[in-house]
Amino acid sequence: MTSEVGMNSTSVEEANAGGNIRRGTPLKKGPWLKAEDAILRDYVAEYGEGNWSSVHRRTGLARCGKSCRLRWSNHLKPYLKKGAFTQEEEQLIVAMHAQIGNKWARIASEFPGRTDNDIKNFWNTRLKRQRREEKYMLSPGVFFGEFSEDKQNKELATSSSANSLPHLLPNNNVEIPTAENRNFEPSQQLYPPRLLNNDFSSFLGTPATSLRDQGLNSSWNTHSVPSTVHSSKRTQGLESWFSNRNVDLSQAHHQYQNDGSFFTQSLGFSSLCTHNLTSNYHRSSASEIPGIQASSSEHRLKGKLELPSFQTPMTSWDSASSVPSIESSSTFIQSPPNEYTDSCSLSPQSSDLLHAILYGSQTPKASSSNSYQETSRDVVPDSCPVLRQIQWGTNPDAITPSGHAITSVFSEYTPSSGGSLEDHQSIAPFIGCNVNQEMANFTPTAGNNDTSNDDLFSETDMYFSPSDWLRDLE
DNA sequence: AACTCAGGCAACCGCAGTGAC
DNA sequence: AGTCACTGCGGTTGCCTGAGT
Repeated sequence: MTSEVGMNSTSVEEANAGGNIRRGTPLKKGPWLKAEDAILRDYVAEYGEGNWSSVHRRTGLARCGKSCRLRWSNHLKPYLKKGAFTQEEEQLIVAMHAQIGNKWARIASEFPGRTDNDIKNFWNTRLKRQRREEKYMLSPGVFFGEFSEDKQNKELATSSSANSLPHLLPNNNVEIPTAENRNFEPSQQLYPPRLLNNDFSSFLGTPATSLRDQGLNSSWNTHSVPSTVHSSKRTQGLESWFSNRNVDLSQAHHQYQNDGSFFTQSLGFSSLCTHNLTSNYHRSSASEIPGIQASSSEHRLKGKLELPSFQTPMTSWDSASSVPSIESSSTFIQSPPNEYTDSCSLSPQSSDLLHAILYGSQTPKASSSNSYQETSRDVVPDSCPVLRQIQWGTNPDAITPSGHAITSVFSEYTPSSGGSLEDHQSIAPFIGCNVNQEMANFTPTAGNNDTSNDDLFSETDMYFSPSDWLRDLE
C-alpha cells in the first residue's frame, strides 16, 4: 500500500514489524524504530505538526497520536539540542526551578533545543541522588544521634511527599501564579530564592566560628552527607577538584575567618559546611567541631567531600544557617572547571553564571570584563533570552535589555511595601552592594532546634522573601 | 567474568486545559 | 451546558550503559 504521506508499504510494515501490528490492531509501544521515525518525519513534512491522532490513520504507523507527538517533540523535531547540559544551562535550570518549581515546559521554553523531558530528566537525576543521600543520612546510627526517630520520620515524610525538593523551593507552600505565567525574566526573578537567602544570611550574619562558639552545634554534623557513591569516586571527585584549582584551604579558611561571606561564596558551601570542610581538611582542627570525633576525620573527609546537593535533607536544617546554597551545590555536582574558574583560585565556582549574577561585582574579573563575557557569549545563543539577560546581569554596570543599569532594574523591582532601606539592601549583596547592618548583625540563635520549616525561614525571610518580591512585582 | 549500582535516557501514563461541536 | 477529541504537561517507570567491586 502507499501511504498518504508517500511511504511505501514496506516501510510501514518494517516500522510495525515485531509488534504484529496492523491497522485496527493495538498500537505499538516501546522504543521507536528508525523506520517509524522516518514515517513520522514524512508525515510531519506532509501535514505539519499537530493532528497527531491522524498519524496512525494516514500512515498506518502503529503508534498512538500521543506517542507520535512525544517522539516528534522530543527527538525528531529539527534543531533539537542533544548532549549534556552546559554549565550555564545547568545553573539556569537550577535558578529557574528554584523560582517556579517543576514547570518543566516553562523552563524548557527558555532553552532552545531542549525539551521539557530533557530538563526533567536532568533534574530527576539530581533528585535521585539527593534521595539516596537522604535515605542514607536518616538511617539509624548513621549519624550522631542528633535526631529522634520521630523527627526523622516526620522530616522524611515531609521531604518525600512534595513533588520535588520542597525544602529547596523558595516558595515551598507558596503559589507563584502570576510569576509563572509571565515570561521569565531573570532580571526580575532570578533574585535570590529562599534557599539562597538562607545560605546567604547564614554566612553573612554569622561566621561559622561564631556559631560554633555559641554552641550551635547540631547542624554541623548533619551537613556531612555521606554518600552511597563509591569512596573512590568521592575522593577522586573533590580531591582532584581542589588540587586542580590550587585551592589552598588553609588560606581559604583564614580568609573565611576574616570574611566568611566571601569564602562561602567562593567555595560553594554554606558557611557551616564550609567550615566543616576546612576543618576536616586540616585534621588537627577537626576536633574543634562539636560532635565530630577527630579519630574519624578521614572518613568524614570523604563524607564531606561527597558532591553536595543543594537538596539538603530537612534533617540538616535545624539551623537557619545551614541551608546550602543552590548555586554552590550545582556547581559542585555538575560543573566542570572552566577558564574563568581557574582564573580565581579561591573561587572555584565564581565562574558560575548564577554566581556571577548573584554576587555581581564581588568577584574580581580577570582582565576586567572580557574573560567571562566572552566565555558566556560563546555558549549563549541569541535565541535564548534568559541567558542573554543573565549575561547582562553578570555585570553590575551592564545595561539591561530594557535600557536600565542592573542596579536600577533592581531598584525598580524592589518591593515598595515598607519601602525600606532594608528591602533594598536585602538584595543588595547579590548584586554586589553593601549589606545593611541589621543583616550583618543577624545571628541565628542556638536552641531553636524544634523550629519548623516555616519558622526556620522566618528570620531570613524578613530579608529575602521571593514571594514578597513576586507579589510586589504585580 | 559476574554482579551491583548509579546515571542517563526514552517512553508511557494520567490528568488538566482548551476548543469544537 | 455537556461531551468529545486533541494537546500539553508533569510524574513515573523501565531499559541500557558504564564504572566499580
